[in-house]
Amino acid sequence: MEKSSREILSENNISITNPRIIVLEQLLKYKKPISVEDLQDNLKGQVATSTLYRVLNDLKKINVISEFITQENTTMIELSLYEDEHHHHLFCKSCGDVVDIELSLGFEQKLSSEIKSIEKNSFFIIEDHGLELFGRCSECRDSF
Amino acid sequence: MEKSSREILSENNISITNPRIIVLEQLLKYKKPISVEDLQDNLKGQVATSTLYRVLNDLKKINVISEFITQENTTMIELSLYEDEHHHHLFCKSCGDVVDIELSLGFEQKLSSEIKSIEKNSFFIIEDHGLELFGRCSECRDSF
DNA sequence: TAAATAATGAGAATAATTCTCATTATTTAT
DNA sequence: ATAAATAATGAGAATTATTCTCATTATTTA
Repeated sequence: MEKSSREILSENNISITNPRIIVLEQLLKYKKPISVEDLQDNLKGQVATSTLYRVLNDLKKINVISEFITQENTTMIELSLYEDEHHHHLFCKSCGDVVDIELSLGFEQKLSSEIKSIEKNSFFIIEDHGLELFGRCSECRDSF
Repeated sequence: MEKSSREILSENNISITNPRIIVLEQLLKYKKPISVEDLQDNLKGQVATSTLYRVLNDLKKINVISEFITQENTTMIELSLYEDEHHHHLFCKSCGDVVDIELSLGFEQKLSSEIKSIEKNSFFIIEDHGLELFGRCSECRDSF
């Protein structure tokens, strides 16, 4: 059963306001990474631009959403509520669509050991990782 | 033996100008991904800002450099002369340093087959990929 | 070497995001 | 439930990175 946007806010001890509810509901409904521009369009003037950015920053701080930037320099927002941290994305080079992907368990294990060996060679401590795939979605692949 | 910046430009049939040479030399010397800001600082007023951006776009068009954007929204430039396409980066979350990494051959093979299975499930055609690792570099890891 | 073409520099324009501050909503304490 | 204290909002100004414009200068072509 889905958590309500009010619950999400109160669990995180930040005050429950209209703009925050509206933005969260939209993201819960959309279920996919969305650009700030599209998000704003979908909200159709319900939330001022400055407030939208502030709300996004608030939600980022409490780890309810995460942000990433595409190769076309578009900032994308996505909920990160139940996701342990699968930061893997598939980008369509034609239409800009972005999809979350899961990697197989077996492959994630291979990745972990690869990361361990990179840690040794680079003297970095590695805390997080993400795989990015670029291609053409089913809609766009034929018009090429 | 290193290609000269003049050779690089003439091979690609674009005219050989001072700003282009200066920017290329700097990138050849730097050998690592560099932010536009740092690049500009290093050039110390030798190239006008508008020209720098134009030159970078020119070099991108002829595939001599490539661009990517960090999580902090910094545009990074890197030479892509001899690299077949190893788009793998290691980011330091503290100081923002970025390093290129190579993956082992064995792992790249595992990755290829993982990608094939993602292609089937997603109905995308996948043309390119990149692994991003986030952590703390040897300088920053201790001050934590 | 002259004519044609292309690139440059300075600063104006644009776009995304953050900041400011007076007003309004939410929370806290009674 | 209410008043006082605190926090968030909206409108628009400020900021930053990047692109655009256009007159001048350099490079290439013939």
